[in-house]
Amino acid sequence: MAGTYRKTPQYCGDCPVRQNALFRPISLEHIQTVAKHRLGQREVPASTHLYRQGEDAAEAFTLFDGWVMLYRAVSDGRRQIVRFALPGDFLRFQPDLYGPVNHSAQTLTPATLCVFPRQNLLEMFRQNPELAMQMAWITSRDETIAHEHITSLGRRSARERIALLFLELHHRLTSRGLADDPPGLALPLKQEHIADAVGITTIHANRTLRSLREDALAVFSGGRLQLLDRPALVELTGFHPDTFTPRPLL
Amino acid sequence: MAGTYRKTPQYCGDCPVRQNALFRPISLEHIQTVAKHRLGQREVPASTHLYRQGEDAAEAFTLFDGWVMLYRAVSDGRRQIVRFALPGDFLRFQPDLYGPVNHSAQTLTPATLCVFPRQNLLEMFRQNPELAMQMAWITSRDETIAHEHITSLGRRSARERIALLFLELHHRLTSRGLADDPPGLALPLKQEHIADAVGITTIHANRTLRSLREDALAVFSGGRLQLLDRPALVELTGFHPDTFTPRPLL
DNA sequence: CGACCTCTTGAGTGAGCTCAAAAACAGTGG
DNA sequence: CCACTGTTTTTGAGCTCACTCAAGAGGTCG
Repeated sequence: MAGTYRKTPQYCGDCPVRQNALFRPISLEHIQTVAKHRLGQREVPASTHLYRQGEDAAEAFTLFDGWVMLYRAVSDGRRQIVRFALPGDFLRFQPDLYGPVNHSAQTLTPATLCVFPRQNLLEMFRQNPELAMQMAWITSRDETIAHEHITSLGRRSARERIALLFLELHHRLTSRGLADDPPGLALPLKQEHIADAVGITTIHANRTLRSLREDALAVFSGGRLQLLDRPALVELTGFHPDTFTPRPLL
Repeated sequence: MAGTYRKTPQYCGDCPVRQNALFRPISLEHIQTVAKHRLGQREVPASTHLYRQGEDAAEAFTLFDGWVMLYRAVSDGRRQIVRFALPGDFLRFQPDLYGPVNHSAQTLTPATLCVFPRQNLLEMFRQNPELAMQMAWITSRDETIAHEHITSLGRRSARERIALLFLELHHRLTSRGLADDPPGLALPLKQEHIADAVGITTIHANRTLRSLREDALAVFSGGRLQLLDRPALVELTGFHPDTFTPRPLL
């Protein structure tokens, strides 16, 4: 298990809310609104289900630290990972806040979360409309990423999909200053996760990873990713970071 | 070309904004705010590009009438349809309102749109925070639909994907009261569109449609869809309408 | 009537799947 | 420190779903 998945969050001071992606460009007044409504912080170990598909979950979360995967189960027992949530991401915001969740969320590493009871969430938005705009912005960014995934799954080969996933995660991590120094990048994933994210078999993911390795494009091993030939990967996938670049709405 | 794609929108009175999905559950005050900021209504013929991938589009739209497809082009000339927009949907809301669009939008039928200059959009949200919440709600619903597509593309067979697309469109249309009476349902699509939406070849879409027809599950022909055996289709896909049901956030 | 779509069908190929099993790698308890 | 167990990775062999190439049928429009 190479890689430290659990760096001490450098942005976690007295009020860890402050530096979160949702609330970054926001004034002190907003922070106070938020602080009032959050239920508190919660630490959970790896492999914990935060909620499951179909449940009437009572809470929404901001992820401070750690990785979470959001996935949907298909009837025959297979699953599709729809999103990897990274520190700063928001979980369980959905059209019908009072209805059943349409996906499951499980931690991939130990994680630190900020918990919001759903009622507070609405109250919070009412009191502080700027937050609602921020939420619209975040959700819109997530939708954009989802569209990128749709394109990938619908129109790219296994090799291209994995390459794109690597570039995307690399970009999302580095643009948030979450990448660590040593050669490569810590991704707390099994080959199985990669397979479930890009819609192929674990076995085929293995073969595809080998081919990427043999072509000296990228090496993923022991939870560490090294992009050996970034230009070639970009060329292969047509990756354009703008898609994932968070810019302020305002 | 069977099917009337262009029913007179029964919700279009003096202020067609009123009944739109975005603004449905909203008070008169809000409607006035909106009316002040919209640029006006626009009618465009079928096959019109509203905007293209990469452009710095200056406008966002509410779709009053007609169908629009949102798609992304991949390097080798293939394309992936990421969303079919139906009357009531919102177009071109994205994280970076001032940046380039990450997809293209083309009408499938003649369409009526309400145009918002992007600056007005932000101004509008500031003046009327409830609208920002509505936007968050809409975007979140679109994201949910996107997740369903991801699951479909990643983990389902061609047959299941097409069946699911049919059930989804059927549900989205009927739940908005947009389905017309005669046997079946008017879908202004070519087989090519179905193929580009579910991530297969046009030729394979044709074969799959034939197989659905031969098994008396669904018939799609001449722009008309008939769900012959809905229970079997639901069984096949595990379709659960909740996913697409719009319920108010408030 | 010819030009152009869209739909349809056939034949052969290939990317990705299934089944099966071995090898590498923890973690556990003695 | 080592045997034991369960998980993850790796490799092989054969199959299938979906793709490519090619061509014909049907419909629409100037």
